[in-house]
Amino acid sequence: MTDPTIEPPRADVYDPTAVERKWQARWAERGTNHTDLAGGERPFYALMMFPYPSAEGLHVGNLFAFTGNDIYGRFQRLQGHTVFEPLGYDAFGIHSENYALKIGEHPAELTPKNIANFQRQLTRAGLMVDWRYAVNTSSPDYYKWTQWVFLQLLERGLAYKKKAAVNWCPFDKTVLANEQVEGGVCERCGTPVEQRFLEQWFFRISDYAGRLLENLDWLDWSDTTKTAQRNWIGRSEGAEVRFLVPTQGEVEDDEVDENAVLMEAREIRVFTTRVDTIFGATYLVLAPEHPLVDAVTTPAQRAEVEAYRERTAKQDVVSRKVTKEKTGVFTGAYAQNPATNTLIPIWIADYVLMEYGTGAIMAVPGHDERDHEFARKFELPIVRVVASAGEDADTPIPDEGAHVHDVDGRLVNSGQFDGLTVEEGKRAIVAWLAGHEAGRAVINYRLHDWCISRQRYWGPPIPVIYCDACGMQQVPEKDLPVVLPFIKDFKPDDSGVSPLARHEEWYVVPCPECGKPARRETDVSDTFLDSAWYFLRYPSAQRADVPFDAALTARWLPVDSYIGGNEHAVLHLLYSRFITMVLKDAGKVDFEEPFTKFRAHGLIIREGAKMSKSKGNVINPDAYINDWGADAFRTYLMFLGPYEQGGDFQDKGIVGPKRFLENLWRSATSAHTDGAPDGAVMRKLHQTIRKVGDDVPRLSYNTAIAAMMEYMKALRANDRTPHRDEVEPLVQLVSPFAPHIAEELWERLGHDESVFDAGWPAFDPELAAEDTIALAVQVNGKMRGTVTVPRTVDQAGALAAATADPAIAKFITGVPKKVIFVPGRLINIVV
RNA sequence: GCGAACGUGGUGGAACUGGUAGACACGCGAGACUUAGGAUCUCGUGCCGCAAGGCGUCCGGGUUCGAGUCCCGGCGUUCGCACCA
Repeated sequence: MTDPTIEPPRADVYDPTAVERKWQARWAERGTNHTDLAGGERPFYALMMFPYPSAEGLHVGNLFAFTGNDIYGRFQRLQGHTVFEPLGYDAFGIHSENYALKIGEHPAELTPKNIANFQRQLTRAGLMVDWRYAVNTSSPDYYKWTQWVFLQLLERGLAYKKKAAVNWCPFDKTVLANEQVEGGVCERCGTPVEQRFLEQWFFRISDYAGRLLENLDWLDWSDTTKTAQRNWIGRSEGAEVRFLVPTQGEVEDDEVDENAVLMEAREIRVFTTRVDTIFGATYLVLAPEHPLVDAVTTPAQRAEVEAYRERTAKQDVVSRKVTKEKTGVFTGAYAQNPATNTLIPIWIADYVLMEYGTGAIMAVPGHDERDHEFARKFELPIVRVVASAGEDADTPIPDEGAHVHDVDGRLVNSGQFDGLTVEEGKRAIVAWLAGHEAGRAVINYRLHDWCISRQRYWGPPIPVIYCDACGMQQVPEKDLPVVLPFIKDFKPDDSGVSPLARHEEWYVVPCPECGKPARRETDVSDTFLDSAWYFLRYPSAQRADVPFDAALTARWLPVDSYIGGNEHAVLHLLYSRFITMVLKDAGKVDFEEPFTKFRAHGLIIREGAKMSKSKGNVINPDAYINDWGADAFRTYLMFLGPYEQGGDFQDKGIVGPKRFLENLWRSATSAHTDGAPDGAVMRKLHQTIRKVGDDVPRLSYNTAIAAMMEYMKALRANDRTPHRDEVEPLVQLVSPFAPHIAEELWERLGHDESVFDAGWPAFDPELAAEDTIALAVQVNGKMRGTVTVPRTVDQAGALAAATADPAIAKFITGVPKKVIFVPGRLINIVV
């Protein structure tokens, strides 16, 4: 021990504080948790989602997540892998900035303090983290490369700028990604979100939708997470259909000539998944923001259309919700239905969204609830084109609820396609439309491009310069990082631009091309970009010259195991996959999926209720570690429920695991070496080794702990003093869960090396096998008792044993009709 | 509305591909030891019943020698998404 202030632990009582201090110091001194990244055998990258270092300190949820990963990582190490278990801080972003604003501190000053506090708490938790490779996304060493990632996308045409209707939070005074809007309100502050039109940077993630979806088929991820991603990507098969629009003047308002020859017509493209219903398309609807609205609107309708557009443009997202009655206005224009050749009116309505499909739909009020509601309100024609059993072409469409679920029906009123099923109709009509270039089969995705710019301060400046003479220039790589300046007035305002735009001394720079004064981009990038590549940085965190070293990356990536919360099931995980794919395409890495295996852990609630500051029921890990020790706390967190489901933190529950560790201490410190270990106990030991070894890789930590507790009972039954050979392997089994006490006891048992370098105890199937078993006996499927028989008993032997037992025999009336025998499990006698 | 997960003692939860329901733990009860303890240890603890036994995994059907597990129909809880054409 190098630190004389640390009292050595006493032998007679288990003193977690002393034990944990001693081993945390010794691990640091010996480099026990250091990973040999260049040379270690069988590399295993055990990644956990890094935390945002809040001022409140570590949350139990963080510890639950990290402990689960730590156990997995330590177990892999015990299996002979060189395990890399890094951790860092997601320190940029709105969370940090908002909190700094709230308490009137500067994020650049607050963040290091928060990180120091996290570091202290995480060290106490006994994680096997190699802190030499910690990253901090708000450090220029890191965000230099975040900016580099941005440039990779820009160079490949995957980053672009456009003026877009964006979600604007009037409270946070910033643009939000669609994903940060929950039910029309800002996910941070709950303020209803408004629409604004701003120039924004986007990443073309939608170009990757197909690949992002397809790879899910082979990734070893939690099913819930995969499903969430699939839904988010939202693939739908359908058709794009062209509707021709006579140019103005060809068709006057009140004299629709259904036989008008359409020359030089404009066209409106619509997306539909139900092209089979095209004969029932009685009008078109454009999103109010649709670029063709101006072009098609007739002079007579212009004022009304303009008014409607203005109204919806100002509207926040909330009032464009389902519950609202349909609204819309007629443009005065008509389009030709390519199936019927009739002219149908073109409307605009806010129930059609510009972001999806083509921003325009063909409305089929006979077979779509929304179109039906709209058509009834505005008295547009409703035509039946699908008839289900008991209906025919003339059956009227009921007033309430159009037939959306008519997929079992057959086409009617559809010309030569009458009689086809819906599926046949889709295929035939697409082919027919394609034949005269009026349509084609397409696949559409819900996934929108990723808006990555933020009009905020606490993030990496987007590395772009605007020059009046040369246009937009990217910051040359040699000039990275574009350092975020320290400014006092970092508060966002209502201007729609970043606080950095108030600092001319920062944003005016020479143009990298011509050298004349030019202007920096003043927006910063989304926090999700910081976290979309951090796993690539960890192994190379000590390299200042490259974002990630080729050899280290080849050796350590993709990540072998990633554990994190399901709240990041879509955003973070999807963005990370996307960035990795882009880097693959750019030739920077040789894999396109960053996380081979992902498991989502559950959430911890407390005494049946969600933890929240307002309820005052938030668990303070420091207090628990002080009172019970990190080992007991870790073990309890893993014991209170299935790891992938989470569980209920009951305040008194920790005493169980604590007693278990105390008993472990007593058993190990009192173990003797006289004679041979007990046969029955050794049998139980080997069963326990097998069970724990099976459970840990499945993250079934709660049952692994239960098995060890059971073994502890056997070990201490009737106040016996255990033999050393009975206890020593248990110390190894416990070590991933309670690493400090395991090290201490391992040392006391006479070992010099760390228990984590001692390997995993061997499991011997011979030793684990029982000679006799309790065979279940059923009569007519009802449990009537058990009989003790040899493990290898056959049906005849089992039947004999069962009938010999009077308590069972009395239920066997007459000759058995049938006997079902499951070797080693049960016998069922049917009479 | 759509999608996903789930429903087991007083509580958290066990139960591998249908095969001894309630492991393990908390709590509770009784006892031991203590000046005392909300400490520690031992035993008990699904429900009804003195017992034999019966009943039990949200409810109702079904398949099976056998169902917590599989199928059908309800009810309920939680979490996502939400006018996505």
